[in-house]
Amino acid sequence: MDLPASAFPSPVHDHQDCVRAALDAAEAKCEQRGARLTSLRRRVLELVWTSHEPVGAYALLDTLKSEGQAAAPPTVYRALDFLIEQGLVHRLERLNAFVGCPRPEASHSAQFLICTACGRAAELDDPAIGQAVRQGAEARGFSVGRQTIEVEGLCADCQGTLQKK
Amino acid sequence: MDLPASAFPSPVHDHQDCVRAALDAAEAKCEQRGARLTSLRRRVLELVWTSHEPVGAYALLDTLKSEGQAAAPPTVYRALDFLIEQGLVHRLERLNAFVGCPRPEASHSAQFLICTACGRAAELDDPAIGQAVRQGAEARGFSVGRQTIEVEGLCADCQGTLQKK
DNA sequence: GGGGCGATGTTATGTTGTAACAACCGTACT
DNA sequence: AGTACGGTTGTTACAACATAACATCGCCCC
Repeated sequence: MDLPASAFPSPVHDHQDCVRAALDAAEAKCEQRGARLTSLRRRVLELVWTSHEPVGAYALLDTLKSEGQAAAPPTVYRALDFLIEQGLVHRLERLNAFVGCPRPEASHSAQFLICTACGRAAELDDPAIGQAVRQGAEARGFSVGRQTIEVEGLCADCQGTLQKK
Repeated sequence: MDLPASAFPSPVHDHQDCVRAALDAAEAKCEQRGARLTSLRRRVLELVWTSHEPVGAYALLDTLKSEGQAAAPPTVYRALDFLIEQGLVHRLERLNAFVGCPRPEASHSAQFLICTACGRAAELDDPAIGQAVRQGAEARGFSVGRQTIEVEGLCADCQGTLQKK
C-alpha cells in the first residue's frame, strides 16, 4: 500500500478530473439519498470546485450574477447549506469560506490543512486525530459531537518553493 | 496525581476567584513581557471573564458603552487583539467569540470544548491531541503552524442534567 | 385544474470586522 | 519648560459575512 505523499494535489494535476469526479460523486450521492441536485446547486458546487482554494460566499455570488443568474446572498447560502447537508462541501471556520469535499462517499469528520502560502486547503481524514480528540475530551467527561479541526501551515509544494528562493 | 474530572468548572464554583486569578496572571505576564495592560485592556479582559461562556465583541462593546466609556468597534477589537497577542484571551472561530485563557503562564496551542447546552467553553491542553494533528499533517509533508481545534458536545454537568429529565 | 410542497426570487436588515486618520498622553531628550 | 516621538485611544466610515421574512415559481400528485 502507498500512503499519499501529500494531501494536496500536484501543482500540475488535471483539475478538470477533480471537477468531474466531484460532480459525478455528487449526482450519485444525491440520487442515493433522494436529494435534488438542481441546476443551481450543481452550478454552485462546480464553482466551489473552481480550484482547491476555499471560496467565499460572496465570490460565488458575484460569479453567479456575472453569468446572468438572478442571485442574492440567500441564493448562495441556501445552495451551500444544501451542499453541506449532503456532505459535498465543507465550511472552513477560520476563513469563512467553503471548499469541495473530495470524498463525499465516506461519512467522516474531517480535518483541514490550510496552506498560508498558496491558499489551498486539503482534507485530512485521519482517524487517529479524531480519536485523540475524542479520548482527551471524554477523559474529562465531555461527550463529543462535532469537531472543527483546521491547521494552518505550509504545504509540501510551498515549502519547496520558499526554500529555493 | 489526580486528573481533572472535568475541564469545566463546577457549577457552584466561586467565579470571583477565576476573575481575580486571571487578572493577577495578566498583570504578571504583561509586566514580565513589557506589555502595557492599560485600564481599558484590563477592563475588557475582566468583561471577557464575566463568565465561562464565550462573549462576542459587540456584547463587550455594549457593556463598555453602558459604562460611559467612549467606545466603537475598534476600541474592543484593538483591546482583544492585544489580549490575544499576550495569550490572555482566545478566539473561538466557530462562534466568533472570545474567552479568557485560564492558564496564560504556559504557552500552549489549546483545544476547546464547547458545550452546546450551557454555552460554556473550556480549554483542553492535551499534548496528545496536538501531537496527533502534527503527526498526521507532517506525514503528508505539511509543515504545521497554528492549530484550531474546537469540539462541540455536552459537558459533564449538562449530560447529567439532561439525563435526569 | 387545483392543492401542496420544495426551490428560488426579492427586499431588507442583522452581525462581525477593518481602514484611515485625528487626538491624546506619557516619556525622553534638550 | 519645550518638543519630538511612539504607543494608545477616539471617531467616522465602510467592508465582509449572514439571515429573516415573504412572494413567486414550477413540479408532482390526485
